[in-house]
Amino acid sequence: MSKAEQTRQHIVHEAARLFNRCGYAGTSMQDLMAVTGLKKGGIYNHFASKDELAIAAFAYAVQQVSQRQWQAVKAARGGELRLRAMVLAFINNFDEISAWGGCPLMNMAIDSDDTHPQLRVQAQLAMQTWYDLITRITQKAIDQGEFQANVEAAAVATIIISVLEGALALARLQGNSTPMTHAQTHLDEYIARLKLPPDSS
Amino acid sequence: MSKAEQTRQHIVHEAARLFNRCGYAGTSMQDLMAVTGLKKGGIYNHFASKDELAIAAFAYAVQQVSQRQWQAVKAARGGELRLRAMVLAFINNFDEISAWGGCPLMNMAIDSDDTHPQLRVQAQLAMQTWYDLITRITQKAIDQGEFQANVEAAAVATIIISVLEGALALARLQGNSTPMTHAQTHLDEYIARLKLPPDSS
Amino acid sequence: MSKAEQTRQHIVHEAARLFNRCGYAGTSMQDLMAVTGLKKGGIYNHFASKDELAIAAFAYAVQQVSQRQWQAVKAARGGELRLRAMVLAFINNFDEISAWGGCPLMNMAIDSDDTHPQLRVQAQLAMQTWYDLITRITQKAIDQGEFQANVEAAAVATIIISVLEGALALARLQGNSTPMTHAQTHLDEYIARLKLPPDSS
Amino acid sequence: MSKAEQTRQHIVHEAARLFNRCGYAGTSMQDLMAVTGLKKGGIYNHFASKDELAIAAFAYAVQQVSQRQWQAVKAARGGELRLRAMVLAFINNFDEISAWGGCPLMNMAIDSDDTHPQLRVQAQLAMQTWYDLITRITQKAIDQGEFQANVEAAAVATIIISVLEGALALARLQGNSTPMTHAQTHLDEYIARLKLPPDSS
DNA sequence: ACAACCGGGACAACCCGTTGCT
DNA sequence: AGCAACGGGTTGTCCCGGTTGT
Repeated sequence: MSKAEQTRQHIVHEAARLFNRCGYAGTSMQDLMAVTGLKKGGIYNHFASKDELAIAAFAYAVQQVSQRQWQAVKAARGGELRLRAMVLAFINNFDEISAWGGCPLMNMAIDSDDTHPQLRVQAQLAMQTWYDLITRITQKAIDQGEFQANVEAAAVATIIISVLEGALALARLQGNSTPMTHAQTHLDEYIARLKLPPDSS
Repeated sequence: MSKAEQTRQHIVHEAARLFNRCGYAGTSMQDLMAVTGLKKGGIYNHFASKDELAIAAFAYAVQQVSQRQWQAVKAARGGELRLRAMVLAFINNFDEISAWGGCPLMNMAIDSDDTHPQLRVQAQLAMQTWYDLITRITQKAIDQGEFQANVEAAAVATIIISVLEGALALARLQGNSTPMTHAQTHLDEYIARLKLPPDSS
Repeated sequence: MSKAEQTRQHIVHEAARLFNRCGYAGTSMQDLMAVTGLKKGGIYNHFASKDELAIAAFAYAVQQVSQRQWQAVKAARGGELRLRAMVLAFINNFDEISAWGGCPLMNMAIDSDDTHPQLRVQAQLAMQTWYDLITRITQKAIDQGEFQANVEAAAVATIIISVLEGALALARLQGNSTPMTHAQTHLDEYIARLKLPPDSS
Repeated sequence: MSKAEQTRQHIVHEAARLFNRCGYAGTSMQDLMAVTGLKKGGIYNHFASKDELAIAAFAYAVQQVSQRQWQAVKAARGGELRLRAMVLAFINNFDEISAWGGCPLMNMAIDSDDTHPQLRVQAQLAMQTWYDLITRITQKAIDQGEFQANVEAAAVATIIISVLEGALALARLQGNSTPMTHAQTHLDEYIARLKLPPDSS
């Protein structure tokens, strides 16, 4: 990796953390200079504008936080195990995500107003990717008879993502991780119940 | 209400929408002048600083969006009905909350970095209030034997809030309201299940 | 005149001198701050951008330098006397125009590249106004039989303006005013000759 | 010519056009990189600074545009023919000079403020050279009895240069070449009249 | 040895939230 | 009470040298 690549990567890494923490408008080039240790010229040599840097940084952040979940999913087999592995990966990632300043997808979804449509579109695409992953896993499990036939894959995706992201936000706001525990318990039961006949109660 | 009060209320109302949409750093005094139709002096006449206005605006926003839920809760009796009324109020509020630019609590929880601790504390308190409301309702239902004894009130609060807020964020990011429907279905089942013995399956 | 008007006028006056001397690109807002004695905010309160200020300043400069010529023309009667009065006014203005840093029209005509079309158009219009003035005077003198019938009004305008502006540039570049004297002598003879039959030689 | 010489010449050629068009302050190294197709290092390899390049470019530009006039003068004999040849060469050069962005002498005379005295001195010298050329031709014609004895050589130089440069500026500002035609007609008559007794009228 | 290039730091235009004079 | 002025803040560009890979 050339030195230029290294520098660029370094900038992206630090910028991603800062943007995720403070938002686009809340992060100034001066702040970025401070965390990267570079002067303005040094940064603008690699990125034509703050926007361009933000876009690269967000892509990097998404990739960083989603990496572990994909790996966990890949390592597991079967619908229930895969979904539970994904949930577990998210929960276990709490400390690291928290250190990052929260989930980049959620932060961007909330932070991005209509001023920077490209960032919003990026967030939508990334979220859709996650959504589709859950949907595919669920649908496959339904098709293979592991989950009940009347399970709605899209609803499963919504619930899992909502609970995880909502609990993460709660935990970070309150400053303790108990919401994550509640989320895990709830989702484990929820996923387990996908395998049962609906009228079992 | 005096004319000064009216003006102040007008500023707070418009500022709340703008802050909620664009975040603190993303909202400038110029923008606030534009939406309020007042000159700079007119605003600074009522608020000593941007911070002070932001604090008042956030308090107003929280009160606005939580009002309906409290009313719905008050109008209902019993744990299940109260919780379901609260969920329903949130879901039915989707269009209005969406027009506001999302839930102020969530937005502030995500947006507020450590630069403005007062706003963060406000968000924590407001969230705690909501949390406590659910906890109290749930605990009362447990004590009265409506909910099972082993239900954990804190977990119920976490799940309901997480699902609602998570689904709201999802719905707003994707631009359609289906996640809200999934959330409602899920929470209705969840709340119903609080009344049953855990091992009923 | 309100204080705001006074300040604005003061800025325009000083800016006009500076822009005329150093050109648009060669004049920085810092320089403008220095000559006006105002800070950045003070200037930007009256002009939205450097461009806007440049436009106002150029209009002011044109008006300033053309004022005397119009007055001289108005005070005279007849084609020859009017044209000679105009020439004389320009020549007598040498010291002042020189102190201004040259004729704003000529400076703008040379300085303005395609980057700022509005300024160029302004210069074109101002030059056309001058051109038309000479043309009208000449044509009237032709119609009234003072000038020969075969005099071409447009050519007269071209020659007078060219000689005056060319000589001014020469005088300023060389640092002495003899070109102005030569120009006056030449134009006086030229104008006198407009009254004679062409084949008098 | 070595490759280094070729590169240097290429830079000077393109830089001359750009400087002439946009002025010193209005031309950035980035622009120069764009028109030369070289990187910054490539340019700084041949010129120590922007100033040095500007000086070389201006000298080149002057030489380019004055070349044809010298050739025209050399090819002619006698005061009248030489001066008319010079005028004609300038007029015929209109399209090319216009493509260059105007006469470098005039542009520099107007553009150069006191910030870059060296460029100003260059322009003064180049103009003096032209001036002296006309003066010498005229004086020789006077001494040889071709022109009248009371013709003032310096005045002739002033008038010819003024009319040509003034008309060129007018033509470029207005965007049509009629001023050039008027200038030619006028100067032809003017030069012809240098041969006649002054009171011939 | 040499040319590309990355980084520096000052400066560009412009806007910020705020104060104080009128 | 409203508006002009402030001055430090914003992003982005300037011209230029020190470093580095070839």
